[in-house]
Amino acid sequence: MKQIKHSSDRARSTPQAISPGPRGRSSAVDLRGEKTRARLVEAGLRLFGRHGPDGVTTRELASEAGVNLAAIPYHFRSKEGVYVAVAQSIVERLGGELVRVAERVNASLSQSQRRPRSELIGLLLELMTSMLRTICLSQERTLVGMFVIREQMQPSDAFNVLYDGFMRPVGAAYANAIAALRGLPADDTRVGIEVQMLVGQVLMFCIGRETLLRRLRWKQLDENHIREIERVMEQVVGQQFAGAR
Amino acid sequence: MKQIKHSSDRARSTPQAISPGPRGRSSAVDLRGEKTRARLVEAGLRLFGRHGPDGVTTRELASEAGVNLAAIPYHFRSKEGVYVAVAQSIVERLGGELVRVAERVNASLSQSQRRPRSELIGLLLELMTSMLRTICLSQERTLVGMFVIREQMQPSDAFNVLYDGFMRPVGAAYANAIAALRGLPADDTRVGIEVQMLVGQVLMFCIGRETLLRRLRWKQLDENHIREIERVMEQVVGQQFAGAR
DNA sequence: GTCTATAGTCGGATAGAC
DNA sequence: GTCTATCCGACTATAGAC
Repeated sequence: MKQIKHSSDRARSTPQAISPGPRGRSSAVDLRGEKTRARLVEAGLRLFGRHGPDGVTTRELASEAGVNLAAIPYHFRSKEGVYVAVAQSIVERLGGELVRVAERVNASLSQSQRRPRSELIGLLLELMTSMLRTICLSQERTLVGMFVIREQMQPSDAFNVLYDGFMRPVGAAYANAIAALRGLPADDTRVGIEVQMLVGQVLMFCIGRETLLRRLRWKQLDENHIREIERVMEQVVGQQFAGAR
Repeated sequence: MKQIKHSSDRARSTPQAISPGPRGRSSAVDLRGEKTRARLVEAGLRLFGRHGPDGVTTRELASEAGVNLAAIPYHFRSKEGVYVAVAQSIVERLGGELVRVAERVNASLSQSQRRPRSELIGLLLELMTSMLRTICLSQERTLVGMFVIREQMQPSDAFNVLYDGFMRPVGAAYANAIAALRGLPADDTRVGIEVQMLVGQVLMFCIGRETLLRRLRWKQLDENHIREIERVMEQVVGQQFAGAR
């Protein structure tokens, strides 16, 4: 965002959609373009995730993607266009996992019958562990987490894409589960605060990975560590929602 | 980190200390330089906190500080020098608050007498609320939080400054309190994981501020909201460490 | 110590051949 | 759709007068 662009003032800042490319064409020719766009988005996740929008140059991006520099403005209008497209692709990927879990939880809860606390807690834990595994762990996934967290701290155009795409639906699932456990309406302030805290418990393993590794003298997060984290989460959340109220 | 410097290859990347300036001099002349350095560090926190090291140009930094562009390389050798100096200044400020609380907690716990759980929980809550107020709230403090979180995600030279300066001591205080509550050694893996989770619960109010405001339809975080958050934290932590084990 | 002016380099985006 | 060559603004750091 530093280098101020010198032409065609940012009047229409709406970035074009990721899929259809600049113009709708026949399929034979489109294949190359499709591949180029996909490569740019993939490379964009790797680079933007690690270094943020300002930390990546168009040349690096093109080189990492193995495409020509001019392909960036051609397919995405600008570097920021690629950035937003990465956000959309994140929503699509996570829609296949996180949002699916969230919807299942919501569906379970909407059947208006009383459920035992243990089952409600189970749903909550499902949300948390799927979140842990989806956006916090495995080197590649960490990039997604970093992308999302960066957008939380300094929202850009991409924030709305992420928020509507999965923060809102996933947050709603948390809220529904907690509301049921606390006997409060889902839009109660206290419920919202607890959502924030629970999500923070999970995300901290992505944000504070470096600190965690240093503190516990781990080389890296492997599957055994993850299982241990899940075990602790299970106990802690169990206690948190054990008693009354 | 984008614009590659063209002279005097980055051989000695040790940034010079913040305080003494380029050369030790008499006091009469030093005053102006001192002020310039202070202004640069202050402006650095505002800008680096919000936009990260790559999102700030030397021109913006100099302009925000109200000093001349050339003062940056003169006093801090480079833009990154200012960045590290900001980290040192953060440690000093937080040392006056957060680390002080951490030390008090550690002192309380080191007296090897058994303490009632309620008192241990009180110490833990003191850590959490001081952290909440110190690095998460009040517009200016948010900058500190963002600076720290960014360093967690993409550590630079400044990370070690922050880690040794307060992450390690504060984390140790958390660990000691939790260890006492769980009846485990402070370096137990489970304790480390719980530290991570508790810290995440607090930090999420800094990281996810935008999401929280949207979710609860708050305009901004005011003192009443903070007190409500503290109340919920108190209850949740109370439940989490209520029972046996 | 502070300033102006400038050097030297890299940045995003484009033009136009293929 | 992709490529090379190129424009030109903006960057960091420096030189040297004050």
